[in-house]
This record gives sequence, structure tokens and C-alpha cells, in this order.
Amino acid sequence: MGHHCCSKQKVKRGLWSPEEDEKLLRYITAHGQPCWSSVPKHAGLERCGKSCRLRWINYLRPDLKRGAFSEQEERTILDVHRILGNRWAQIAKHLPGRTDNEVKNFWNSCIKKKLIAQGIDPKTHNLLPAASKNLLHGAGANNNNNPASAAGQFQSSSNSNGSTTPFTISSPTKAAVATVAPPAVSMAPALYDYNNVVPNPGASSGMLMGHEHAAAAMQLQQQGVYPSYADNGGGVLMNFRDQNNHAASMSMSMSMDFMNASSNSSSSMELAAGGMTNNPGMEGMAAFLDDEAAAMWATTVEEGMSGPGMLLQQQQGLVQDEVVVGPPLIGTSNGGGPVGNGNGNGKGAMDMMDVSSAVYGGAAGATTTAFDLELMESCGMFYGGSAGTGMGMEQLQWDY
DNA sequence: AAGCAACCCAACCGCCGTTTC
DNA sequence: TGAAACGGCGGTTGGGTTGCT
Repeated sequence: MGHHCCSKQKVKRGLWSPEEDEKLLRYITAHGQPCWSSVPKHAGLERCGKSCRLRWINYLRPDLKRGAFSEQEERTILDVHRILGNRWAQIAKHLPGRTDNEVKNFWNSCIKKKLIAQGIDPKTHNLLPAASKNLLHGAGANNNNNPASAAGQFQSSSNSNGSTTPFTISSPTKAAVATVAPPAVSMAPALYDYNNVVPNPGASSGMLMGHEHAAAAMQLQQQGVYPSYADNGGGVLMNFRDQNNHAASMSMSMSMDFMNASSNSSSSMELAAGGMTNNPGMEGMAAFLDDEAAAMWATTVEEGMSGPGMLLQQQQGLVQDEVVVGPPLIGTSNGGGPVGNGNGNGKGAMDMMDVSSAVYGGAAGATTTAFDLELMESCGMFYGGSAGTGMGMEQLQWDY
């Protein structure tokens, strides 16, 4: 049974010969991308138009990239697939020189198997029931008699400890983070004009920064706006406000190290805050994420949730119009941000506990630091901002 | 060396939305 | 306005290759 476009014709099927490729290539080079149904006749091919089109798109096109997928490409596929599912054509648009067919084949033959081996459902990107159960009960080789640790530590089956999940959040120490080479990728341009922010750090702004804005982060740091964690090169800046619109800052710094097992590379995230009372109005907290940490954060936030992760996805072009993201993600209390909603009172916010549980799954053991916000609160590390109003962690929410 | 299984990937199939007549 | 043609997409197939026994 042939296609309707060629059912009346006698068509050849199967692999293309070099001669056929030559004919098709010559014809399209001479005439451009044509009406495909007329190509076989004009090019002297006994193929249907559909087959010609497919051959051109998947093989003959001059801008095709060949060879194995890079780690970066693999990460991109994973990230976009998590958002879009099996929409191969959409995914392929994020990978210049790759076709939907190529991406689909790579997924089915490689990535899918890796995920399954790591206990992850390739459809949902969630833990498979068995793996999830093991984590929750601290079962398996990773059981260190600390169930909370087992639940909070995301590690790879390819790691020596033999756990079943793809990520690890490990050493919180600065030294550990320093050993992690930053990935050689750049984030999409941030959505705000940091040039307008740096000279006026008094503006209370929610904003995001990419690696390319490390210089701006450094400037902020040098001005005493943020503690010195700019050497990791850009990241995310966040504001927090309580439900009474009181700003909050955090007098501690912490760092986290993400190990992405599938690529065997690490990412770091550092939260840095405090000292902001010296900058009245600059009420916020800075979180500097490198790309992988940002990607992990971004991709851990499920569809329909909102928060910095989703904004990162938007920035990276991963969230397209087919994904409904809900309320505006970032605003500024002074209406100054280019992506702001202008009122600084964004609703539908995801609070910090949601973030921590979504990303890290809970508390962790002594040598592994999760984003333990309860600990931070119990240590009195949060306090009111300009309004001087004390507040609990549960009152915090993202300031859009 | 032969047989077999697993894997990879190019190509096909069938459906759907859009365009054309 | 409706039918046919077309282009595009995701799922699936099957032939070639590779690795193992």
C-alpha cells in the first residue's frame, strides 16, 4: 500500500541508492525545495514525493550535523522531552542540525534505556514505583541507616554507591563546589536588563542571570549587595516576600553540588544572602546557579508549577506556547523589570518548601546537604526585611 | 566459522491539519 | 463549502551491523 500521493505510481521503496541521492540532490540544488509530489517526476526518480521529502530532510540536507550526540545535546533532549514529551519535531528544533527522526532514534535506543536503568520512567521522568519505594524506605545499597538521607540524596546507578536515581546532591562545602568545572554551555540571555539594575541596587527586583552576566553579579557583589559568591559565574537572583509584602533576606550562605550521573558531571548551586540591611530596599536573596543546576532546577519543576525553574525554561527557549505556565513568573515591586508584571504582588507562587521538596526531596544526612529550610529557620536565619517583621519559612513565597 | 540475538537507524505507515481547487 | 492534495508528524518496521556464544 503506497501513500495516497503516489498510490497510482509505480514506486521504488527501501534504501536509497547513491544514484538516487545524486538525482534528488541535483534537482533540489537547482530548483530549491519544491512541491514534493512533483519531484519524482522531474528528478527522474521512481519514488513517491513523500519519500523524497523524507530523504532530503533526514539525510541530504546540507545543514545536517552528523555523528554522535554530545552530552549537551543529550541534556537538551532530556530537558525538552520532560516538558514536551514525544514531540520530536519540537525537540529537534532545539538541536541545530539534528532531525526529529534522529532525536527519536537516539531517545529510543539510548536515553530511554539509560533512564529505565536509573529507575526513571522515560515517559513521566518520575521515579519508577520500585525505585521510588526504595528511596522512600532507604532500601538498597545506599541505605546508610538514615532514611531521610536516602530520600534526599539523588544519586546515579552509575555511581559507585549504586543508588537508583540520576542525581546526587552532595558536599555543601565551597571546596567541593570549586572542584566542579563549569559546563561549557551558555544560557540564553536573561530577560532583564541588568545594566539598569546594577547602578541602582536599591530597586527591589526579581531577576534572573545567566553565566554571561557574571560580570554584573560581580559588580553587585563588589557593591556589597551580595556576598562573594560571584566566582561561580552568574545565576539566579530571587526576591522573597511574605504574604504581607514584607521582604525577607537570609543571613546565611550555602552551596550545593549536583552530580548528574548520566553525564557524570556536576553542577553547583550557591545561595548567598545576608547583610542586606546595609542596602535598604535591596531586599532579597541571591542564588547563583550554574547551568546544570539551573537546568536541573528548571526541569524538576513540573508542568503547571511556577517559579524560577519555569522561567529558566522560558529563557532557554524550552517552554513554548504550547505549555501553559500560569501567572507571570517574575515581576518587580517597582515595575522596572522588563518581564515584570509590575505589581510585585504575584499570586500563585510556589513557596520555598515546595521548591525544596520538589528538587531535593527532603532532608539529608551529615555529609550530604539538601536545602534544609527547616534547619535554616530553626537557626533563626530568616528575618524580616525592610519592614523588620520576623517571619517563618512557611510565609515565604516567590516575589514575582 | 557459524548461528543467534540485540541493537541501530533509515524508511515506511497512517493520521491529522492546512491549503488548494 | 467540501473534497482532494499536500506537508508534517509520531509510531513502527525491517534490514544491516555488531557482539556474543
